[in-house]
Amino acid sequence: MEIKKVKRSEDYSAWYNNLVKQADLAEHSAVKGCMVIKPYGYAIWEKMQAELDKRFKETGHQNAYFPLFIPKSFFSKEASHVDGFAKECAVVTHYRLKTAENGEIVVDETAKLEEELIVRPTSETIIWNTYRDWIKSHRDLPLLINQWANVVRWEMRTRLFLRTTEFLWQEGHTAHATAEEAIAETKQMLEVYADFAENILAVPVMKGMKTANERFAGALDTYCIEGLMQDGKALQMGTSHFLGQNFAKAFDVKFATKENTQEYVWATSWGVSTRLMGALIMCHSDDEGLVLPPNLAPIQVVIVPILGKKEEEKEQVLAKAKAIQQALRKKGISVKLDDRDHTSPGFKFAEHELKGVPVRIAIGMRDVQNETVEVARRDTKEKQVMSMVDLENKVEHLLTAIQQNIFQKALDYRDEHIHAVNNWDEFTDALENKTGFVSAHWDGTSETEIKIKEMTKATIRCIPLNNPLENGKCVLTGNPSTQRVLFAKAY
RNA sequence: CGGGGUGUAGCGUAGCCUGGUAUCGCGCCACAUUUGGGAUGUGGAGGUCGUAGGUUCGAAUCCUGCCACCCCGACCA
Repeated sequence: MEIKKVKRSEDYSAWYNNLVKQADLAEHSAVKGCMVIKPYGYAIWEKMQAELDKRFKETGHQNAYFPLFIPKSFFSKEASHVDGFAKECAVVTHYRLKTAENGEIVVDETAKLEEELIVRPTSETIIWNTYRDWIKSHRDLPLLINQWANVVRWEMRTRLFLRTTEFLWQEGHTAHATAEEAIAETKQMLEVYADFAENILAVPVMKGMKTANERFAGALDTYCIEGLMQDGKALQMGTSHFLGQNFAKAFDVKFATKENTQEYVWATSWGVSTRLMGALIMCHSDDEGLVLPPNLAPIQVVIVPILGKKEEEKEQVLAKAKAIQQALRKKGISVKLDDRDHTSPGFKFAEHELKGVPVRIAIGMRDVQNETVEVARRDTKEKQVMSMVDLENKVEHLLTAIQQNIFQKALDYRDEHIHAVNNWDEFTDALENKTGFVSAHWDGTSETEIKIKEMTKATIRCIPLNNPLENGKCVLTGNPSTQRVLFAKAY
């Protein structure tokens, strides 16, 4: 394949699309708005799943699976929920096809469903309808369930990983006896997401709460983690919702308390999606391609043997390369030995850089003689010749250092792009010329928020958690405010 | 759904204005020489020109409808 080069600085969208394609992560499918996640992209997603799943289990959750289809009547039981999703639902109306007289395959009109089925855009309704039967007593609580699934939201405009008609995600749905417990769960899962984002994806995130406008349809509070991409736009990377008793009431989910009274349960839901792949790409990658943090990379180290002409030398180099592979594997490091003989070393170097492999070890006859290898790191592109002695420990440390460096670089970038402003001129100037988050006072009204969005396209990404209180004036209206909130243009 | 653009081999493209059955590069296959940063040479395979109509002796090229994708809006994880 010809490698098409697109620079980040010239056209960020083109760079992104090109990278997704060149690095073999995903492609558009024949189905409008949908994507095919290719094996390499899926391997990264599987790693994300594994790390998230581990954290879900550690916090007491279990996995389960609920149907893809939701009867329309379930869906419409929670008023604000249906309002929020109505415009982007795929609806199944028939269950059979037939061959028409002209030989064409057509929908069999006699196979019309009595009640239409909605392809889930999220599963609250079908799950809460099920929970009604599962929850009878305080002894059934808390109910802590997660589901890995695909969902469909019929968006007008799509973009690989960031917004596709169908996407993969996990959605946690929990039920609790008290509001306090449910709120604690909501916050706990936000922390789980933040930990995952920062320690695995190496993407620093702002933890915060959404304003009423940006809240999930049907939630009382929506907490979120917000990342900052290299083009200065914010990306919502995960949400955790406190749903109050809205769904319990809509689906009549009550439990008998210790005092033998009947109470509605308290709910949460939380989710992250394949959008995280987009965050990963846009946060770290460069003009050479993807940059994967070692904790996430499906292949952490690639060994490229440099094979000479002589058979005997080839064997020596390969034997040494295999020995290194074995030693690294014993350390739990994921290593690929790229022994393809039909491509040149230079091609392999470039290809593995494109795919973001954190560490590359090159070994040739010269190294075999000197008992050395050439070790190159993807994040800084530094190369150094190292002695083979104790190589596995050196590589292990290097992987840790790379993880740390990638995170630190993103954190520095993020922190340099939070601009505190105090009036409208500074506010618009920061949005237009500086990019990133703008920290500003806001009078707390939806009206002002919407007005600002109309005027600048910037939205309130979140009200940061543990936000210091500070008296000030709203940048738009001048009305009093007690804290700053984070604005940004977002994906 | 509005505005703009694109659609030609697996990928990237030329040709379109001014109609005559498709150009080039990469990749692929074979052989040889190569291998410490995207190898070279020689030979070869690969195309319903997005799709359906129309105009024409003749359409990748002109006209119309449709579809898909990209960019900008509205919408959004």
